[in-house]
Amino acid sequence: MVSPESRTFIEQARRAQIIECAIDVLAEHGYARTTMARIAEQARISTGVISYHFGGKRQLIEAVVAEVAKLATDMMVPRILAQPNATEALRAYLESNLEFMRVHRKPLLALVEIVTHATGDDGDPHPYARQAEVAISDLRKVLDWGQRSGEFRDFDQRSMAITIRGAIDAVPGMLLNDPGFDLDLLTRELVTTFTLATRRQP
Amino acid sequence: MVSPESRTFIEQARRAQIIECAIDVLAEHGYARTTMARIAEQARISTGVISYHFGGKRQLIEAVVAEVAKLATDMMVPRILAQPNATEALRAYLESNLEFMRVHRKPLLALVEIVTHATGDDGDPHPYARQAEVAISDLRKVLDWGQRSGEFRDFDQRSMAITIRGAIDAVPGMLLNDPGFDLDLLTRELVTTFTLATRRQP
DNA sequence: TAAAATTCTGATGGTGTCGCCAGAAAGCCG
DNA sequence: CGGCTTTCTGGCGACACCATCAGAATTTTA
Repeated sequence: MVSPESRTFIEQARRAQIIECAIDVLAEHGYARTTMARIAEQARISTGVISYHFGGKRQLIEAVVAEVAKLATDMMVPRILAQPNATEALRAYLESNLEFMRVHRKPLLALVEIVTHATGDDGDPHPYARQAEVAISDLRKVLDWGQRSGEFRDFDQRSMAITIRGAIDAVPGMLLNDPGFDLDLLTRELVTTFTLATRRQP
Repeated sequence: MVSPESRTFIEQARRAQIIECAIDVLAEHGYARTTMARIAEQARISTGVISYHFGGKRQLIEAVVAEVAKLATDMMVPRILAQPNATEALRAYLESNLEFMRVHRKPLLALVEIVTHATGDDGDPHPYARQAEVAISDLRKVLDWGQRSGEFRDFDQRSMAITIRGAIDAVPGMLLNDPGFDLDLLTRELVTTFTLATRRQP
């Protein structure tokens, strides 16, 4: 019952529609005001349909995360792997990540809303802490590449990965509060900044 | 009725106690599970007392933000201004900011919880978006200092400020999910990274 | 076409939250 | 000591939310 093939046409269409509407509501109103009722209203269905197809709010949110994560991965990974060296790969990492934000603005904002606001049961770790760790460890692979090839200096990989991801993750907030934010300018500056910060020092 | 002098001794003590308990609950359980009842329980008083002294939850949260912001400002500003040049000032900015996180861990986490999770009425901007803008504009002053003195290269100030703040703001999340996180290592790496990234290129 | 399976509706019950308030307790002062 | 003010208690009403469900509508199957 998990693979798309095993689902009815209606099932697939409804799921896609509901996910899209959830993204709209999340991006427009924020996590706190994203309720089953509002999503249902957006999709012009009744709330029961969401429970029927997803089981509950938590599972719907998980589906949204999976959807957007796939969108981002598909856009970034091929471009990064196509580069001839680590310096260009880091550039591609930054450029493709910010281009994703430009092209898929609403899904991005929805994802950020979820990742920053979702809560699990009290006591257990943040439900999407793992997501962040994966992102850091992926970026670390690029950094390791550059250190092994001698392109990069001898910084601590984890610290640098945290720094770069922090800089990237600051962008959605800017995008949200400053509609006229110049993404291209920031992209160029980010590439310059981290090229200088990582390269082997002369 | 706003200045501390115009308040009763009991009033001052209660306010301080409630703010401290609110910080504890925020840091321990997160914003979503920070309720009037839980704060009252922590302080071993009844919920009405909080409303009595602060007026409501929103005002209490504002008081917490003011308290922690003052704590941070007092620790950072003098150290930054004491530096002889912009390069050292940037170093002091980074070092004092991360030391604040080490020394005042709970207040920091409480502040982050509030700033990232508080919501205003639907439609109007994020209640603490202004806070972020101020932080960026303050950091920008240091960057401007360095460019005017010729110590720094000709980057875009706003972009660099966003990058640096993003890197710093990534730390609390790490602190939260990885109890053994090495703050000193990250501090050294951050200083090196942004020293290299900002300096006038040879 | 009739039965069966799927999909949908709209209301209801249960939970958790905040603000409010009547009245009690404690502190202050003449 | 006795009135007056400050401080506090604990419960109640109002509100928002999610899951659930009986039954209706629709689609599929035989």
